[in-house]
Amino acid sequence: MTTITEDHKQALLRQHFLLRHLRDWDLKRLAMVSRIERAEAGRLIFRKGEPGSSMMVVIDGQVLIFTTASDRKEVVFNIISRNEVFGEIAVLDGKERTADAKAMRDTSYLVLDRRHLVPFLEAAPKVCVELLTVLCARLRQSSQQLEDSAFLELRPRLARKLLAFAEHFATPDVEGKAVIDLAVSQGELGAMLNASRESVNRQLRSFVKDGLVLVDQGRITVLDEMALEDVAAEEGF
Amino acid sequence: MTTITEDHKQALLRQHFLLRHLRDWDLKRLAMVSRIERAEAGRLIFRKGEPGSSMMVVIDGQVLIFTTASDRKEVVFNIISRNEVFGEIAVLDGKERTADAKAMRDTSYLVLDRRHLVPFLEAAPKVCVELLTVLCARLRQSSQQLEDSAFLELRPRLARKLLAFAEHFATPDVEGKAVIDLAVSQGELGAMLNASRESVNRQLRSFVKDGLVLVDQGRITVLDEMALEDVAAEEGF
DNA sequence: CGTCAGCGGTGACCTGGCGCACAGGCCCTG
DNA sequence: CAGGGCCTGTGCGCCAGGTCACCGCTGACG
Repeated sequence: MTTITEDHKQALLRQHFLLRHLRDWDLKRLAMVSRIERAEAGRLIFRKGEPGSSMMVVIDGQVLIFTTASDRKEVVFNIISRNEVFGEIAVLDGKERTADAKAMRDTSYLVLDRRHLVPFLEAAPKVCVELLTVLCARLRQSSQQLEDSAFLELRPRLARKLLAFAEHFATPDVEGKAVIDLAVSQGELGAMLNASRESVNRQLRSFVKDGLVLVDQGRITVLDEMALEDVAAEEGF
Repeated sequence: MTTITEDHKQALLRQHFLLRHLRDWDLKRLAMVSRIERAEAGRLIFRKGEPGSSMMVVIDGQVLIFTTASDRKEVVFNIISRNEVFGEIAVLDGKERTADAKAMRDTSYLVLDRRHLVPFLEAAPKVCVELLTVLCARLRQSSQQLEDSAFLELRPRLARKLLAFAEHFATPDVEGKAVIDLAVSQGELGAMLNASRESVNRQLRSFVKDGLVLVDQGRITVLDEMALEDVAAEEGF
């Protein structure tokens, strides 16, 4: 490791929300025990069931958190992008990874090892509290996912997901419409919604037909946000 | 508050796993700002959407964590029993409650307020780390739930749930069979499995017919654990 | 430049389990 | 002891969405 990357790491750590309460000295110490890794698009970063002794912070790129049953069906739990954390569960309780992680595009991330992290947490309660809120957010999200798939039909589920994407991954185009800047295949969309590729395709096409969205080379643009929100509010009473 | 309940509270706190690392002085301080409450069977303890400024530890009884859509369908997230914690999400991130909580039987629990808890956590990193592992366990559980409902048919899902209950709530009977000591209606079972009351009933009857379990006045007894495990391993490939 | 893999698009068919309806049992309460 | 509430048990029709089969496009690679 050259001094340059050391400084780089320290700068990265400093600007990260998790660590905003740390003093310089701690940052330096943390920077020394962390390392930067890279994964090209499509590479598996870890698999479900592995020991999992480290936690990652995405510096650049996107990581898909998912799992697969019998090589046929898959479930997507999350998409992690810049500045967000993944792999935190296994690292905190010292057990197996709960899911697979795969780079969706070329991605670089910071790696923190459990053996360094845990003692550090006990010494830095503010960071610990910060981590608690990250986990809370995850819990909120996953119970929302559970609710949605229990209460809603595919149509509103898809609408919600698209709106969420528009919120999170939007690049406004010339006319201010939200282009979702995300390389997700319809199959992956299905996995996020607990639905088959085909069903997603059909719903998506129906949205296109009604002018709610526009699909062009896999890029989805939200045309009529209001109408999409109406669909999202539909209920399977 | 009498001195007797103060002592009682302190004793309760002392024996709790979350707090095993605390010194007497801290325990005393925590005991002073906590209170004991009771809820008779069926009472709502809090509702989804409320502010949620406290966290609870069950002293005795059982609490159902669930949510309801449009008064028809409901989803059950969890059953909390003695020594376990609930309401921790809202308290930690200061937002709304994510679900409803209802006493399944007469229940008493300790209440810790956010305004006391948070400063305390920052001062007691060991407790904080302990809480992290609680949240991790929750996350593991909910992603397991997500997976199950995505990958499995109702049959194995029910089988798994019964086995989990047998694990967690068993009272062995005269012949060593696991009687599940839990007042859960088939409707609630359905809500846990994301299925209708009727479907659960039919599956359950089919298990009874095959001699896997025994149902008597709502009490379920696992007769053939091995066979049930086989069913639980079935897959919807 | 063939061929092969991965994605999108669609039609035809099948089915798990939902929703509804109704019946019977148990318990509480007036 | 009649009536209402909540539960279990069961038959039946229906449909959202899963599965299968196939086609066409595009882009990578030998």
